[in-house]
Amino acid sequence: MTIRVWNSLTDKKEDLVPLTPGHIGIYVCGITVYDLSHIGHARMMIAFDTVVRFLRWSGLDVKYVRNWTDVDDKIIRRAGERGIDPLQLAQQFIDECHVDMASLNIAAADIEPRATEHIAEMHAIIEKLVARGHAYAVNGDVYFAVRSFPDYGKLSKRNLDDLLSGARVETGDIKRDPLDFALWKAAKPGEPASVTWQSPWGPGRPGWHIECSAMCQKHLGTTFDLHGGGKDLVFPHHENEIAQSEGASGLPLSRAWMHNGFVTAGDEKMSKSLGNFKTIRDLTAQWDGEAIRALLLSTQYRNPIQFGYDALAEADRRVDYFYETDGKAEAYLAQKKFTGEGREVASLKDAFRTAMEDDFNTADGLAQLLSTYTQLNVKIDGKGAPQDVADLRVTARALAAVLGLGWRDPKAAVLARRTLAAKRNSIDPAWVDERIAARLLARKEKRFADADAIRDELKAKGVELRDSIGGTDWRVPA
RNA sequence: GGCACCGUAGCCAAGUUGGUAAGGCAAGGGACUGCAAAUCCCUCAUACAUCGGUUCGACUCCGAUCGGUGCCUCCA
Repeated sequence: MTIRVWNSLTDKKEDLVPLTPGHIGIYVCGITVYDLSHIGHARMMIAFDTVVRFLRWSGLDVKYVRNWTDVDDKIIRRAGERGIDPLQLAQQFIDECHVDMASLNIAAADIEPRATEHIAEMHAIIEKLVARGHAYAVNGDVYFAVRSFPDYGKLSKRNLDDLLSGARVETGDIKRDPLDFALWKAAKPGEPASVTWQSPWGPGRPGWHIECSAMCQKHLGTTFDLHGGGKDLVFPHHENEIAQSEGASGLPLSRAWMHNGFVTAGDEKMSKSLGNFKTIRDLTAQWDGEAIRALLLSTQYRNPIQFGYDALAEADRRVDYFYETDGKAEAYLAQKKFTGEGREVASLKDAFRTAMEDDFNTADGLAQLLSTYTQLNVKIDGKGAPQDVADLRVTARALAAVLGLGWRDPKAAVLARRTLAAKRNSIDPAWVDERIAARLLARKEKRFADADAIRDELKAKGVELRDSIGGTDWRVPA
């Protein structure tokens, strides 16, 4: 089987054929760091983190580059409001984003380049564009001449005249064509020196799109396999990136383009400009990051996903199921004194692989994973052979890991998740323990009505009891 | 106005190189339990917004209509 990828450039699912056999170079447009990241960013990072995990699991050697855009108008403005240096502000939010990524089990990219570290590469591209007649300098600015690039619009499927009708034409514009965009912006009075660089056209700073052209080609070569980002980057960001890169090199930039759908709030896009976004930080204060990850993987990456707490709770219960089952398997194997190694079950791996090979269909992949855990439960409940349990457990953990789920020690995860859930529901664990002790006494004295009353009392607070031979445990289901 | 995308059971969601509807939640029944919870089993769409067309055959292709969203301006 081959991996099929929806290519936004051709609007078709295509076989993923690596440029260099066995190797994949992938560039993903990361975040412009001027604020805490929101759940839309989380989706983008999780989607491509999962893509990379799956490609590696499939035996490909992946070079994953995800950038930080650490210089732009918003960063400069926000830094000005706070009275700090723009680069300091950017660094602060890069650090914050790393914290968020850790809570969502998003691995670091192999290379996380920063725009400000690639000024020389940007200059080289711009000079080439000027030399080839694709760019022109005016008063210290340099613009890309959109009409000079016949392929302009090939990604977003627009023609220049359509664009022009919707374009904002500013009076006194020095551009030759309203659709031309800035490659280099001349420094303006009052802009901090830290974000001003010397250039062949005078002091200034990069335009919005040039940084990605510089970074992706420096780290992955003139042409590479995959380029990704959010759907909102199709136009103008990626369209302009193609124009710049291909205008300068004369060669295709990326073989395939991948774009993830939006996270919506209510029925509209969640975005910074609408102010209706949830930060990752807000959510992880109350919810387990793994539940957030499971929620965002429950829809195929290209489709929109509506953020809601019911769905989050459902995802959280699914994570419960994974760890409860994993813990049950661990306990079963310990009880049977099984010390062998589990072997991955080929049929289950194949089902999962088939699902994921179809454009990284994590919704389907999650269904296959769920089925693996169900089989594990069946095997344990049926007092199956320890080797079979071990095989299923190893398989489940391996497949879950491809999705970036189920990596924690089950006992520790269950406890940590219960603690968070208790906090979220304002439940005091000490009080729960006290009530459980009282119920235990009542049961011992066969006062079942009293015991049930306590159970109901706890239930009303959201605490569920689990009686077993080993004693009474408790959970706070989402 | 231009360019795209979406519309599958009460809810969420796969299926988009056409061949006769995954999975989850909820619901109902059962096993298990002192009662529960957890777990497992069973049931749950002659039907895929609507209307036409192409085809031996369409949720899947084409057209129209209705409804929703996104992009065209910073945005994952």
